[in-house]
Amino acid sequence: MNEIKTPPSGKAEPLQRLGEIGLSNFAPYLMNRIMGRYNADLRQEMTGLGLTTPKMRALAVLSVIDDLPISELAVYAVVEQSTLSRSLEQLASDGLVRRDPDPSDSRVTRIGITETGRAALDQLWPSMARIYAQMFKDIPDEERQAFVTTLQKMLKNIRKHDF
Amino acid sequence: MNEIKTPPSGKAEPLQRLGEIGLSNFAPYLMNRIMGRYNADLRQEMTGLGLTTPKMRALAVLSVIDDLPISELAVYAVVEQSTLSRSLEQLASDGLVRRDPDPSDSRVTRIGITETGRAALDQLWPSMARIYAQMFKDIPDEERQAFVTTLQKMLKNIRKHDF
DNA sequence: CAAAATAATATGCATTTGCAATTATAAATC
DNA sequence: GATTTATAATTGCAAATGCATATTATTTTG
Repeated sequence: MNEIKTPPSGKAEPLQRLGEIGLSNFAPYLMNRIMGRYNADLRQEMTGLGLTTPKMRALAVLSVIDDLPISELAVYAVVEQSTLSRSLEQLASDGLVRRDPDPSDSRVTRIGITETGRAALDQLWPSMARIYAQMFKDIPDEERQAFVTTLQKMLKNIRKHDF
Repeated sequence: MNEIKTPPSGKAEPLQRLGEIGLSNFAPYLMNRIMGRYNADLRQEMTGLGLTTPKMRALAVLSVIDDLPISELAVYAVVEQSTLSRSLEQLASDGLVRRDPDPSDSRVTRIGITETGRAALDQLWPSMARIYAQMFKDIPDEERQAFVTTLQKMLKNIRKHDF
Protein backbone atom coordinates (compact mmCIF):
# COMPACT_ATOMS: atom_id res chain seq x y z
CA MET A 1 0.00 0.00 0.00
CA ASN A 2 1.34 3.28 -1.09
CA GLU A 3 3.97 2.26 -3.56
CA ILE A 4 4.17 3.40 -7.11
CA LYS A 5 2.20 1.17 -9.40
CA THR A 6 4.39 -0.53 -11.93
CA PRO A 7 2.98 -0.90 -15.41
CA PRO A 8 2.41 -4.64 -15.99
CA SER A 9 4.90 -4.52 -18.83
CA GLY A 10 5.32 -3.18 -22.31
CA LYS A 11 2.11 -1.36 -23.26
CA ALA A 12 1.64 2.36 -22.68
CA GLU A 13 -0.69 3.06 -19.76
CA PRO A 14 -2.94 6.03 -19.04
CA LEU A 15 -0.35 8.23 -17.35
CA GLN A 16 -0.42 7.93 -13.57
CA ARG A 17 -1.16 11.34 -12.04
CA LEU A 18 0.64 13.04 -9.19
CA GLY A 19 -2.31 12.61 -6.88
CA GLU A 20 -2.11 8.87 -7.35
CA ILE A 21 1.62 8.71 -6.74
CA GLY A 22 1.40 11.03 -3.74
CA LEU A 23 3.85 13.80 -2.97
CA SER A 24 5.81 11.68 -0.53
CA ASN A 25 6.50 9.02 -3.14
CA PHE A 26 7.51 11.43 -5.85
CA ALA A 27 11.28 11.71 -5.78
CA PRO A 28 11.59 15.14 -7.44
CA TYR A 29 9.18 16.59 -4.92
CA LEU A 30 11.09 15.16 -1.98
CA MET A 31 14.38 16.32 -3.45
CA ASN A 32 13.09 19.85 -3.91
CA ARG A 33 11.81 19.89 -0.36
CA ILE A 34 15.09 18.65 1.04
CA MET A 35 17.29 20.91 -1.04
CA GLY A 36 15.01 23.84 -0.32
CA ARG A 37 15.69 23.41 3.38
CA TYR A 38 19.37 22.69 2.87
CA ASN A 39 19.88 25.80 0.76
CA ALA A 40 17.79 28.01 3.00
CA ASP A 41 19.64 26.87 6.11
CA LEU A 42 22.94 27.43 4.42
CA ARG A 43 21.96 30.85 3.14
CA GLN A 44 21.57 32.03 6.70
CA GLU A 45 25.14 31.09 7.49
CA MET A 46 26.43 32.64 4.28
CA THR A 47 24.97 36.08 4.73
CA GLY A 48 27.14 36.51 7.80
CA LEU A 49 30.17 35.94 5.60
CA GLY A 50 28.99 38.22 2.81
CA LEU A 51 28.39 35.29 0.50
CA THR A 52 25.41 34.46 -1.68
CA THR A 53 24.35 31.06 -2.96
CA PRO A 54 25.94 31.52 -6.39
CA LYS A 55 29.18 32.81 -4.88
CA MET A 56 29.32 29.99 -2.38
CA ARG A 57 28.66 27.39 -5.04
CA ALA A 58 31.37 28.77 -7.26
CA LEU A 59 33.85 28.66 -4.40
CA ALA A 60 32.78 25.15 -3.42
CA VAL A 61 33.32 23.83 -6.92
CA LEU A 62 36.63 25.64 -7.32
CA SER A 63 37.87 24.19 -4.06
CA VAL A 64 37.67 20.81 -5.75
CA ILE A 65 38.34 21.56 -9.41
CA ASP A 66 40.41 24.66 -9.94
CA ASP A 67 40.98 26.88 -12.97
CA LEU A 68 37.73 26.32 -14.77
CA PRO A 69 36.37 28.30 -17.70
CA ILE A 70 33.37 30.34 -16.61
CA SER A 71 30.96 28.41 -18.78
CA GLU A 72 32.06 25.10 -17.27
CA LEU A 73 31.96 26.51 -13.79
CA ALA A 74 28.38 27.58 -14.42
CA VAL A 75 27.41 23.97 -15.13
CA TYR A 76 29.22 22.55 -12.14
CA ALA A 77 27.91 25.23 -9.83
CA VAL A 78 24.36 25.07 -11.14
CA VAL A 79 24.22 28.82 -11.67
CA GLU A 80 23.07 30.69 -14.77
CA GLN A 81 25.97 31.94 -16.79
CA SER A 82 24.93 35.58 -16.57
CA THR A 83 24.41 35.33 -12.83
CA LEU A 84 27.75 33.65 -12.40
CA SER A 85 29.44 36.33 -14.47
CA ARG A 86 28.28 38.96 -12.01
CA SER A 87 29.06 36.85 -8.97
CA LEU A 88 32.60 36.30 -10.18
CA GLU A 89 33.03 40.01 -10.71
CA GLN A 90 32.41 40.49 -7.01
CA LEU A 91 34.38 37.47 -5.87
CA ALA A 92 37.33 38.72 -7.90
CA SER A 93 37.13 42.23 -6.55
CA ASP A 94 36.98 40.77 -3.04
CA GLY A 95 40.05 38.71 -3.83
CA LEU A 96 38.36 35.33 -3.38
CA VAL A 97 38.96 34.21 -6.94
CA ARG A 98 41.49 34.93 -9.66
CA ARG A 99 40.72 35.50 -13.35
CA ASP A 100 43.28 34.15 -15.80
CA PRO A 101 43.03 34.42 -19.56
CA ASP A 102 43.20 31.03 -21.21
CA PRO A 103 46.46 30.85 -23.18
CA SER A 104 45.04 28.78 -26.02
CA ASP A 105 41.62 30.41 -26.44
CA SER A 106 41.36 34.09 -25.80
CA ARG A 107 37.58 33.97 -25.46
CA VAL A 108 37.97 31.97 -22.30
CA THR A 109 38.59 33.25 -18.80
CA ARG A 110 39.69 30.64 -16.33
CA ILE A 111 38.72 31.07 -12.71
CA GLY A 112 40.88 29.97 -9.84
CA ILE A 113 40.29 30.10 -6.12
CA THR A 114 42.67 32.14 -3.99
CA GLU A 115 43.91 31.42 -0.50
CA THR A 116 41.44 34.01 0.77
CA GLY A 117 38.70 32.24 -1.13
CA ARG A 118 39.62 28.93 0.42
CA ALA A 119 39.64 30.54 3.82
CA ALA A 120 36.15 31.94 3.27
CA LEU A 121 34.90 28.52 2.26
CA ASP A 122 36.61 26.93 5.23
CA GLN A 123 34.65 29.24 7.46
CA LEU A 124 31.43 28.01 5.94
CA TRP A 125 32.35 24.37 5.76
CA PRO A 126 31.51 23.44 9.36
CA SER A 127 27.94 24.65 8.78
CA MET A 128 27.68 22.71 5.55
CA ALA A 129 29.02 19.61 7.25
CA ARG A 130 26.62 20.05 10.12
CA ILE A 131 23.56 20.35 7.90
CA TYR A 132 24.83 17.43 5.84
CA ALA A 133 25.18 15.31 8.97
CA GLN A 134 21.71 16.33 10.07
CA MET A 135 20.29 15.23 6.73
CA PHE A 136 21.74 11.75 7.10
CA LYS A 137 21.15 11.39 10.80
CA ASP A 138 20.39 7.76 11.67
CA ILE A 139 20.84 6.65 8.10
CA PRO A 140 23.35 3.80 8.02
CA ASP A 141 26.51 4.16 6.00
CA GLU A 142 25.58 1.47 3.57
CA GLU A 143 22.25 3.14 2.78
CA ARG A 144 23.98 6.47 2.37
CA GLN A 145 26.41 4.94 -0.06
CA ALA A 146 23.65 3.31 -2.08
CA PHE A 147 21.80 6.60 -2.14
CA VAL A 148 24.81 8.41 -3.57
CA THR A 149 25.28 5.70 -6.16
CA THR A 150 21.72 6.21 -7.34
CA LEU A 151 22.24 9.98 -7.44
CA GLN A 152 25.27 9.50 -9.65
CA LYS A 153 23.24 7.43 -12.09
CA MET A 154 20.49 10.03 -12.08
CA LEU A 155 22.89 12.85 -12.83
CA LYS A 156 24.30 10.88 -15.73
CA ASN A 157 20.78 10.36 -17.03
CA ILE A 158 19.70 13.94 -16.84
CA ARG A 159 22.75 16.09 -17.43
CA LYS A 160 23.36 17.87 -20.72
CA HIS A 161 27.15 17.95 -20.55
CA ASP A 162 29.74 15.24 -20.03
CA PHE A 163 30.65 16.42 -16.59
CA MET B 1 38.60 3.78 -4.09
CA ASN B 2 36.68 6.99 -4.00
CA GLU B 3 34.35 6.36 -1.15
CA ILE B 4 33.81 8.60 1.81
CA LYS B 5 36.25 7.83 4.56
CA THR B 6 34.52 6.66 7.68
CA PRO B 7 35.92 7.93 10.95
CA PRO B 8 37.47 4.91 12.74
CA SER B 9 35.01 5.34 15.60
CA GLY B 10 34.12 7.57 18.49
CA LYS B 11 36.58 10.47 18.59
CA ALA B 12 36.00 13.76 16.80
CA GLU B 13 38.13 14.01 13.67
CA PRO B 14 39.53 17.04 11.88
CA LEU B 15 36.57 17.81 9.65
CA GLN B 16 36.85 16.18 6.24
CA ARG B 17 36.85 18.90 3.57
CA LEU B 18 34.84 18.97 0.38
CA GLY B 19 37.92 18.41 -1.76
CA GLU B 20 38.55 15.16 0.04
CA ILE B 21 34.99 13.94 -0.31
CA GLY B 22 34.80 14.99 -3.94
CA LEU B 23 31.83 16.67 -5.57
CA SER B 24 30.49 13.42 -6.97
CA ASN B 25 30.33 11.81 -3.55
CA PHE B 26 28.67 14.74 -1.87
CA ALA B 27 24.94 14.10 -1.87
CA PRO B 28 23.79 17.73 -1.57
CA TYR B 29 25.91 18.68 -4.54
CA LEU B 30 24.50 15.89 -6.68
CA MET B 31 20.98 16.72 -5.59
CA ASN B 32 21.41 20.38 -6.49
CA ARG B 33 22.80 19.41 -9.88
CA ILE B 34 19.95 17.02 -10.58
CA MET B 35 17.20 19.33 -9.38
CA GLY B 36 18.78 22.24 -11.20
CA ARG B 37 18.38 20.35 -14.46
CA TYR B 38 14.95 19.04 -13.57
CA ASN B 39 13.65 22.48 -12.71
CA ALA B 40 15.29 24.15 -15.69
CA ASP B 41 13.87 21.56 -18.08
CA LEU B 42 10.46 21.94 -16.57
CA ARG B 43 10.57 25.72 -16.66
CA GLN B 44 10.83 25.59 -20.41
CA GLU B 45 7.62 23.62 -20.65
CA MET B 46 5.89 25.89 -18.15
CA THR B 47 6.53 29.18 -19.89
CA GLY B 48 4.47 27.96 -22.80
CA LEU B 49 1.55 27.55 -20.42
CA GLY B 50 2.05 30.90 -18.69
CA LEU B 51 3.20 29.22 -15.50
CA THR B 52 6.19 29.92 -13.33
CA THR B 53 7.95 27.55 -10.94
CA PRO B 54 6.15 28.86 -7.84
CA LYS B 55 2.78 28.75 -9.56
CA MET B 56 3.37 25.26 -10.86
CA ARG B 57 4.51 24.02 -7.48
CA ALA B 58 1.47 25.46 -5.79
CA LEU B 59 -0.81 23.75 -8.29
CA ALA B 60 1.06 20.47 -8.00
CA VAL B 61 0.71 20.43 -4.23
CA LEU B 62 -2.93 21.46 -4.37
CA SER B 63 -3.68 18.68 -6.82
CA VAL B 64 -2.76 16.28 -4.03
CA ILE B 65 -3.77 18.15 -0.86
CA ASP B 66 -6.49 20.67 -1.41
CA ASP B 67 -7.68 23.65 0.64
CA LEU B 68 -4.46 24.54 2.38
CA PRO B 69 -3.73 27.70 4.33
CA ILE B 70 -1.22 29.82 2.43
CA SER B 71 1.48 29.42 5.04
CA GLU B 72 1.20 25.63 4.88
CA LEU B 73 1.13 25.65 1.12
CA ALA B 74 4.35 27.66 1.17
CA VAL B 75 6.08 24.88 3.08
CA TYR B 76 4.76 22.09 0.91
CA ALA B 77 5.52 23.97 -2.27
CA VAL B 78 8.97 25.10 -1.17
CA VAL B 79 8.22 28.72 -2.04
CA GLU B 80 8.80 31.78 0.14
CA GLN B 81 5.58 32.92 1.67
CA SER B 82 5.76 36.40 0.17
CA THR B 83 6.50 35.00 -3.27
CA LEU B 84 3.66 32.56 -2.94
CA SER B 85 1.31 35.34 -1.91
CA ARG B 86 1.96 37.10 -5.20
CA SER B 87 1.80 33.91 -7.24
CA LEU B 88 -1.57 33.06 -5.75
CA GLU B 89 -2.84 36.51 -6.59
CA GLN B 90 -2.18 35.73 -10.23
CA LEU B 91 -3.39 32.15 -10.10
CA ALA B 92 -6.61 33.34 -8.53
CA SER B 93 -7.16 36.08 -11.08
CA ASP B 94 -6.54 33.50 -13.83
CA GLY B 95 -9.09 31.25 -12.20
CA LEU B 96 -6.67 28.40 -11.47
CA VAL B 97 -7.15 28.55 -7.71
CA ARG B 98 -9.87 29.62 -5.33
CA ARG B 99 -9.40 31.63 -2.13
CA ASP B 100 -11.67 30.74 0.76
CA PRO B 101 -11.65 32.40 4.17
CA ASP B 102 -11.09 29.89 6.94
CA PRO B 103 -14.30 29.72 8.98
CA SER B 104 -12.58 29.19 12.32
CA ASP B 105 -9.64 31.62 11.96
CA SER B 106 -10.20 34.78 10.04
CA ARG B 107 -6.49 35.39 9.57
CA VAL B 108 -6.27 32.33 7.37
CA THR B 109 -7.04 32.09 3.68
CA ARG B 110 -7.43 28.58 2.36
CA ILE B 111 -6.44 27.85 -1.21
CA GLY B 112 -8.16 25.33 -3.39
CA ILE B 113 -7.46 24.24 -6.93
CA THR B 114 -10.16 24.77 -9.56
CA GLU B 115 -11.03 22.57 -12.49
CA THR B 116 -9.19 25.01 -14.71
CA GLY B 117 -6.18 24.72 -12.43
CA ARG B 118 -6.28 20.96 -12.63
CA ALA B 119 -6.52 21.16 -16.39
CA ALA B 120 -3.47 23.42 -16.54
CA LEU B 121 -1.51 21.00 -14.40
CA ASP B 122 -2.69 18.08 -16.52
CA GLN B 123 -1.23 19.81 -19.53
CA LEU B 124 2.13 19.98 -17.81
CA TRP B 125 2.07 16.54 -16.29
CA PRO B 126 3.25 14.58 -19.34
CA SER B 127 6.42 16.70 -19.39
CA MET B 128 6.97 16.18 -15.69
CA ALA B 129 6.46 12.46 -16.09
CA ARG B 130 8.81 12.35 -19.06
CA ILE B 131 11.62 14.14 -17.21
CA TYR B 132 10.97 11.96 -14.18
CA ALA B 133 11.24 8.83 -16.31
CA GLN B 134 14.44 10.14 -17.87
CA MET B 135 15.93 10.67 -14.42
CA PHE B 136 15.33 7.07 -13.43
CA LYS B 137 16.15 5.53 -16.77
CA ASP B 138 17.77 2.11 -16.30
CA ILE B 139 17.43 2.30 -12.56
CA PRO B 140 15.67 -0.82 -11.32
CA ASP B 141 12.42 -0.50 -9.45
CA GLU B 142 13.84 -1.82 -6.24
CA GLU B 143 16.64 0.72 -6.25
CA ARG B 144 14.18 3.50 -7.01
CA GLN B 145 12.05 2.43 -4.09
CA ALA B 146 15.02 2.33 -1.73
CA PHE B 147 16.05 5.76 -2.95
CA VAL B 148 12.65 7.22 -2.16
CA THR B 149 12.69 5.60 1.26
CA THR B 150 15.99 7.31 2.03
CA LEU B 151 14.61 10.61 0.78
CA GLN B 152 11.67 10.29 3.14
CA LYS B 153 14.01 9.78 6.06
CA MET B 154 16.10 12.75 5.00
CA LEU B 155 13.09 15.02 4.78
CA LYS B 156 12.05 13.96 8.25
CA ASN B 157 15.54 14.77 9.49
CA ILE B 158 15.78 18.19 7.97
CA ARG B 159 12.29 19.65 7.86
CA LYS B 160 11.17 22.30 10.32
CA HIS B 161 7.47 21.45 10.31
CA ASP B 162 5.60 18.24 10.91
CA PHE B 163 4.60 17.84 7.32
C1' DC C 1 40.99 32.49 -47.14
C1' DA C 2 36.67 35.15 -46.88
C1' DA C 3 32.08 34.47 -45.09
C1' DA C 4 29.10 32.24 -42.13
C1' DA C 5 28.24 29.68 -38.13
C1' DT C 6 29.48 28.66 -33.41
C1' DA C 7 31.27 29.65 -28.81
C1' DA C 8 32.62 32.36 -24.42
C1' DT C 9 31.62 36.12 -21.72
C1' DA C 10 29.41 40.44 -20.49
C1' DT C 11 25.58 43.56 -20.17
C1' DG C 12 20.80 45.98 -20.65
C1' DC C 13 16.50 45.49 -18.93
C1' DA C 14 12.13 43.87 -17.23
C1' DT C 15 10.70 40.63 -13.90
C1' DT C 16 11.17 38.07 -9.76
C1' DT C 17 12.85 37.42 -5.37
C1' DG C 18 13.56 37.79 -0.44
C1' DC C 19 13.67 40.52 3.53
C1' DA C 20 11.63 43.60 6.60
C1' DA C 21 7.87 46.03 7.95
C1' DT C 22 2.70 46.38 8.10
C1' DT C 23 -1.92 45.04 9.09
C1' DA C 24 -5.21 42.19 11.04
C1' DT C 25 -6.50 38.52 14.04
C1' DA C 26 -5.86 35.14 17.67
C1' DA C 27 -3.73 33.22 21.84
C1' DA C 28 -1.31 33.67 26.10
C1' DT C 29 -0.24 36.03 30.24
C1' DC C 30 -0.78 38.85 34.13
C1' DG D 1 -10.40 41.26 30.43
C1' DA D 2 -6.73 44.35 29.09
C1' DT D 3 -2.05 43.92 27.50
C1' DT D 4 1.56 41.45 25.57
C1' DT D 5 3.00 38.09 22.44
C1' DA D 6 2.48 35.19 18.50
C1' DT D 7 0.62 34.01 13.91
C1' DA D 8 -1.33 34.76 8.92
C1' DA D 9 -1.04 37.22 5.01
C1' DT D 10 0.22 41.31 2.23
C1' DT D 11 3.16 44.89 0.56
C1' DG D 12 7.26 48.23 -0.21
C1' DC D 13 11.60 48.14 -1.79
C1' DA D 14 16.30 47.11 -2.92
C1' DA D 15 18.77 43.45 -4.80
C1' DA D 16 19.11 39.35 -7.59
C1' DT D 17 17.66 36.76 -11.51
C1' DG D 18 16.98 35.20 -16.28
C1' DC D 19 16.44 36.19 -20.90
C1' DA D 20 17.81 38.21 -24.95
C1' DT D 21 21.36 40.59 -27.00
C1' DA D 22 26.01 42.53 -27.78
C1' DT D 23 30.84 41.80 -28.27
C1' DT D 24 34.83 39.47 -29.22
C1' DA D 25 37.17 35.37 -30.67
C1' DT D 26 37.29 30.84 -32.91
C1' DT D 27 35.96 27.28 -36.02
C1' DT D 28 33.76 25.62 -40.07
C1' DT D 29 32.43 25.81 -44.77
C1' DG D 30 32.29 26.88 -49.49
